[in-house]
Amino acid sequence: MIQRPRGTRDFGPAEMAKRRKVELAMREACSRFGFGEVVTPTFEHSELFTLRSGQSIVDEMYVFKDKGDREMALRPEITASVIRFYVNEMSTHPKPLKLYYVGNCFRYENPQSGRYREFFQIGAELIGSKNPETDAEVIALAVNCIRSAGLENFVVRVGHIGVLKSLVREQIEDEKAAADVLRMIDKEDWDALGDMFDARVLPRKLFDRITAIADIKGGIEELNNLEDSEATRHLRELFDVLRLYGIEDCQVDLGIVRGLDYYTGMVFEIDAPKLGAEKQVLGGGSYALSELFGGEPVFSTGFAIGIDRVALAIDAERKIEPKPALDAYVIPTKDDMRKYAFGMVARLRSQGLRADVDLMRRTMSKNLKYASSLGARFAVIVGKEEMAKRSVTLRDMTSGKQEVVLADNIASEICKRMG
RNA sequence: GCCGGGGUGGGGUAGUGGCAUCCUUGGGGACUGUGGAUCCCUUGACCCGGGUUCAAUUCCCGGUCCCGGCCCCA
Repeated sequence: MIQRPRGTRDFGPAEMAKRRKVELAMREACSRFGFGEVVTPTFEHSELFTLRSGQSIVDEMYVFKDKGDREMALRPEITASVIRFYVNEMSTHPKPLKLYYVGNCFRYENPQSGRYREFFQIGAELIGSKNPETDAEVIALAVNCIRSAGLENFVVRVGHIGVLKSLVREQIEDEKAAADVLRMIDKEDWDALGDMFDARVLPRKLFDRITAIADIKGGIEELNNLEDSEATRHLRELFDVLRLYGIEDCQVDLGIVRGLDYYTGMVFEIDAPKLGAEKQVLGGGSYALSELFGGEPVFSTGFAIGIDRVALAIDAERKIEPKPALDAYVIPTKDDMRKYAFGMVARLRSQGLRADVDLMRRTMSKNLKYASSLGARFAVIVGKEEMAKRSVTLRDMTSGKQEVVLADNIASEICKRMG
């Protein structure tokens, strides 16, 4: 037997119904915010991703040579492709450009709960601005996506890497040392950072300031403990706009230093605490990528949501209600009624109802059982007596009540009872 | 990449150094149109590869996959 590759999944009809529901809710949120969908290739020149990200992403990429000996990679994320698309073909569009995408991504990682080698993201990029209101718009959309999907318990943390980045760059001249310091800050590895400061005889005072800033987590008022700077002003304005958008419960967290290489300003994350180890359902921020791909310098803000994790988190909160798969199941009472049954199911389908009919030549009682297992809302029983009256028996599968209705009215009678 | 815990029909299980249990599901049949029932029949499993042994599903080793944790991320 051929096994499914490690870290991949098959999704059955019931699970897909749930996933599509979650995905559709988030698509609609993007649409409400004026974002338009784009689709980019599943694989790209691997250079696109190596330019953007550090070695850590490269190590977990699916890379291969195509038949023309070009080095390709399955996309580990979609932001880079969207920005490439923008630089290639959309750079003269009026700003801001609002784009969203949905797609599968691939990373060769060790699978565990909420982590897969093929996973699904929905994300958005707002290209052409770095104003506080831009960042607020993107965060508002992110929160709207998560809420619309039906997730209730989540934590939004917003930071600004400008605070720590400029401080470190200012105080430490050696670029590589500065990068190392930032990396350790990102990992919150204070011991290693302290050791490094000792080894390089860097000022202890700077170390204390760094840890103090990275420790700032809480409401917007936390910023009052910092001296005024471009970054703090940006965050204050951003939070003001968020409040006007009705989003009040965001936390400030200056310890977020995600994706140091290209994130330039605001960064944010959303966690679903119920998820445990893999609780981060979203990551995003503002960045300047287009230059890397040969375009004019343009600021963008974006995010990516892990659809799998959102679905898992909603499931952990409560069951996602899949809608019944069928509106009506047509049962002939006897073999000579089958032709009548096919006509009936065709009529139902043409009226837009989800209808099915017995194809297994089952008996009446087994058909009722089967209809029940399908989750059919109604059984339509067609027999000799009904046919004589140009009618059918309509059985409500939840209540068990049934009545005889005219065949011509069957679809409308069903719709009437479905509410 | 590292560290735990696991793999018995499609799903859920019992058990064992020699015959693998039960439930459920699937398929068929009986019951003259409502018995979403009941009864009968039937398909179907010890993750893979080595080793120990007269004999391995069971014990040992390796792999693989699943579950969870670290790292990182979605």
